[in-house]
Amino acid sequence: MAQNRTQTDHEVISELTTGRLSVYLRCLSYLESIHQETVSSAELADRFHLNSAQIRKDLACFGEFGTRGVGYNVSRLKEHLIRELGIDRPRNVVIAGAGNLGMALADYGGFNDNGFRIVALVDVDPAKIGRSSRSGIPVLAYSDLKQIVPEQNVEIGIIAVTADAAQEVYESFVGAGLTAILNFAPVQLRAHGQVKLKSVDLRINLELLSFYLKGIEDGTA
Amino acid sequence: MAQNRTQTDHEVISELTTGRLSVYLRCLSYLESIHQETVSSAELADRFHLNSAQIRKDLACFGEFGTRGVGYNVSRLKEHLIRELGIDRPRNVVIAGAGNLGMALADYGGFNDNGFRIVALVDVDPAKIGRSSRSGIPVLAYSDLKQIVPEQNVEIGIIAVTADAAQEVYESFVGAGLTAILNFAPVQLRAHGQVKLKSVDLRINLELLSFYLKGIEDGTA
DNA sequence: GCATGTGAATGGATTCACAGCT
DNA sequence: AGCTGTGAATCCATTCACATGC
Repeated sequence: MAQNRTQTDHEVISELTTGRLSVYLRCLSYLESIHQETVSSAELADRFHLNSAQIRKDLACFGEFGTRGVGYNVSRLKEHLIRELGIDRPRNVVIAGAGNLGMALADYGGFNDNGFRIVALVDVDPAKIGRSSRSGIPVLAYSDLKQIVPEQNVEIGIIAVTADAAQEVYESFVGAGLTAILNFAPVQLRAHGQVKLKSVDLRINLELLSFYLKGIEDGTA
Repeated sequence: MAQNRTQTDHEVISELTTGRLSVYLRCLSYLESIHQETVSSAELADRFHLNSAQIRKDLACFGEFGTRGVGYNVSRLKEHLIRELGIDRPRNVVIAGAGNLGMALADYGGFNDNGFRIVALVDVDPAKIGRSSRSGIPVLAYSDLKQIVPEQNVEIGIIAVTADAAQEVYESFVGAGLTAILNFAPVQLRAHGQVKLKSVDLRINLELLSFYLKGIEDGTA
């Protein structure tokens, strides 16, 4: 079948792997700040309760980066992951919905440094337009999305509106040319094939915990 | 090996399955509001781009609930899932951190109806203590956690503080008797075995999108 | 000696395909 | 006929175990 390879000449990298790379990256930044020069897969493994072979496999996805008998060079590996994840140049982001959640995301530490730049929030509420978030990100008119995206070179859209408005925002994002969207509204969006959509569902996470609690209560204590 | 069964007499239900049950539940609530009486696995399947066999397997985890040739009774299945997920009685929740994110979560639509009740936010900042969220959830002193949890019968804790304070909050939560914790801080927490911990990492999700964008740029267009 | 990189083995989750009920 | 429930088959992810190189 030979299928369509998503990566050029390397393996197809799964989303699970990518998520872990992201986690490793954070750890490497920390190790670098501690001036640790090298790190072994075993050391990373017990930091994250993972298997060291998995880490080696993850890191070996794109070429050989460690040295046998020694481990991985922290700075070099970090730089490499940054490039591999595509955040070696800043990605511009717009957030739809300047309510509590949108504001929280706009000011969320760790977004605006290192790879992502939130250029604006957009909202339909005239009372909010023209103001800005605590950290100074402006709230613009939702209707201006089509101008903002190309002008500011925005690539990623975040949906932080209520469930009933989410689909419409999704359509506007797609219409404005965004191809990567992160959704926080608790709905199943009808998605376009060419657009990457990730959803973060707060409610599902709470229900997972509830399920766990229930398990304690009535099953295995 | 026979292992430790998490469920009493049924199968062990994985987290992936539980997450989907959660999604089905939301859909069933919608269908009920539309007065649709029955639903087939095929209908649910294309709503979520899933395989119908998977849905049947998921739903068959706990006894037979459909009728062959017909499908599933919407209301009955919904009630069943609610019981199965353990939200047939309200679960009380406390949020640590009354910043943007904590406030956003406190007022997040869909938490406070149906199964979850956020009883309070806690914070160390004296300027915030005594106030309350837009929807009226009070901000109490972080130091009172040990009283609040038993008094209000809190079961779930949400960490909505900065990365550097997260581990300490985690310890306080565990110390106060919580056994299910949802973490929004971008750190790998050192976890206690007996406590269920779920982490939602905003940054990882953005990096996933960035990786996708990068793939378009330089690999397969 | 020590830690990587990787085929082979295992373990889960998803999908297929069909028997069985209504 | 239609749709569920489920063993069997398939696919994907993780782990093992070891050859390879520093």
